[in-house]
Amino acid sequence: MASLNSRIAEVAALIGDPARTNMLAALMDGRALTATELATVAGVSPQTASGHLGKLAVAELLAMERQGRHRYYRLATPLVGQMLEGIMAVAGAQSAGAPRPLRPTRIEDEMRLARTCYDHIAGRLGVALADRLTGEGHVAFLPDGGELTASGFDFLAGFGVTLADCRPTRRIFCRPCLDWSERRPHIAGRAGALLCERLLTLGWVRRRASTRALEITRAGRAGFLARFCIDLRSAAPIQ
Amino acid sequence: MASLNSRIAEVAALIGDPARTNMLAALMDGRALTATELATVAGVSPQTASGHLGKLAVAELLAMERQGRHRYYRLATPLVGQMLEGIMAVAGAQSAGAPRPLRPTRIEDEMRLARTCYDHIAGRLGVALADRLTGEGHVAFLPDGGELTASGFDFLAGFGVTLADCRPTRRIFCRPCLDWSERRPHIAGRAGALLCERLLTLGWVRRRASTRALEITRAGRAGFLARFCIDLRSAAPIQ
DNA sequence: CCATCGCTTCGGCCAGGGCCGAATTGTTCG
DNA sequence: CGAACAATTCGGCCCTGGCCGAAGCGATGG
Repeated sequence: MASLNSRIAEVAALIGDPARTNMLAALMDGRALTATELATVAGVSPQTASGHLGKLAVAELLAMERQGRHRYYRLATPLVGQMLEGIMAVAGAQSAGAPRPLRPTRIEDEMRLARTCYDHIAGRLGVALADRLTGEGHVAFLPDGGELTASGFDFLAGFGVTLADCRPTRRIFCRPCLDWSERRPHIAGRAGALLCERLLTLGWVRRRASTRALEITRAGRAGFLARFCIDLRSAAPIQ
Repeated sequence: MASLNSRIAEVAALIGDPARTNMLAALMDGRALTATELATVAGVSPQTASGHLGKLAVAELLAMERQGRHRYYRLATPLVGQMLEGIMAVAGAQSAGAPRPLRPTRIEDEMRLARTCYDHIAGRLGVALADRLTGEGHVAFLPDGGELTASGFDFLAGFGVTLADCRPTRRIFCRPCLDWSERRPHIAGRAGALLCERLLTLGWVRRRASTRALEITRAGRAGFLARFCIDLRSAAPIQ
C-alpha cells in the first residue's frame, strides 16, 4: 500500500507542475510533438523542458521516439489520457461554480466550440453529436456507460464509419466522457475515436495548429446541419 | 485553456504530496474520517494535517462536516473517487513492470485479496466476482463499458440486490474499473456498489479497521463457493 | 469554572525542485 | 569538414511549500 500510495503521489506530483500540465494537455490530442514544440507550449526554455520530459518518460507517462535529430513525445498509453480526462472532470467541476474570472479568450471560445479529447471530439460539437445520436436512439448513455445500438451501428456505417471487427449483433460500447466545458457527456471510446477520424477525413473539421481546438469547415457546417441537424453558429448551447 | 490547465495542475499538485495521497487513499472507501485519524494515516502532526485538509477542502476535493468537536472529512463527490481510481490504474500499471521490491506486507496481501474501491469491491475477490458473472453471461464487459444482462438482473435480484429504479428491460450499465493489483477489470458502478453493500449486510465480508482491506468471513467463504463457485483460499489467482 | 481534547493559526526552519546560462552530444546539410 | 540546429547535461540561484513547536479557539465534561 505504502508503495502504491507513493507511486500515486509520484504520478500526481508529475502532473502537478504547470509546465508539465501544459505539455500533457497539448498531447491530449493523441499526436506526438517534439521537445521544442513542447517547450513552447509549456512556456519554458528547452533545457527546462528536457528535464520535465525526461521525468515524464521515466515515469512512463510519456513515450519517446527518435526521428532524425528530433525526439517525438506522446502519451505512453490511452490509460494516461483517460486519467487526464478524469482529472479534468474534477478540475472543471470545481471551476464551474467559481465566478467567471475574465472574458474568455478567443482560443478558449474555440476550444469550447470544438476540440479533440485525446482521440475523440469534445466541446459543444461533441456534446451536440452525443445529444443527437442519443435522441435518435443510436446511442444510449447512462452515467456508468454507454452503448451503440443496432440503429446506431447502421447509421455510422452509412456515414462511412466502419466498425470492422464489431458484428452488429454484439453489444458495442461507447464510453461516455464528461465534458469539462459543457459538464455533460460526449462520445468517447472506440466509436468516438472512429467518428472523429471520419469527420477529419471528410474535412468537416480540421485541426488547428498548436491547440486542441478544431475548426469547423464550411463543408462541416453544411454537413452537420444536413446529417445531424446541428447548427453550431448560434451562440446558445444546442438543447 | 490556461485557466483549465492551471486548475488541473492545482488539483494534481494537491494529490501529489505523499501525506495528502495517504489521506485521500484512506478516504477511498467512501467513509468520513476525523482530522486526527487522517493525520495518523498520513503520518504527520495534527497541525500539518490541518493545513493539508484545509487545502483539499478549499479545492473541493474533500467535504467537511462538523460533529461536536470533531470534523469529519470525506471525498467531496464520486467524481473525485473515480479520478483517484484513474490515477491508481496508471500508477499500478507502471509499477507492474518494476521488480517486486520486497516481500509484500501482510496488509498488502490482504488488500490484494479483497478491498473496497470507493464504493465497490476490488482485489482478487472483485475480479473473481467479475469473472464469474461474465462467465455466466450475467455481465458483459468490453474495455469501454459494461452492462448487466437480463439474466444478471434476475441473478442479482435472487441474491437480494434490488436495483429498484431499473426495469430489467432497460439497459443496465455497470462501469468496469481497472484493478491495480490484478490488472483486470472488476465491477464498479451502481451494480458494483449495490453488490458490495449486499455482501456487507450478508456478513460475507467485513471492513477491517483503518484500511480498505476486506475480511472474508467464514460465512463468506462458504457463500462465495456455493453461489459463485469462487474458492479464494488458494493462493493462485482464480482463472 | 477549569481541565481536557480536537482542531486550527502563526512563525520560522529547511529541503526539494523548477528555472536558466553555459557547455556537450548528436544529426543534418551545404 | 564546419555551420546550424535539436536536444541534453551540469551547475548554481532562488522560491515555493512541507514540517513542527507554540499558542489560540471552541466544545465537552467534571
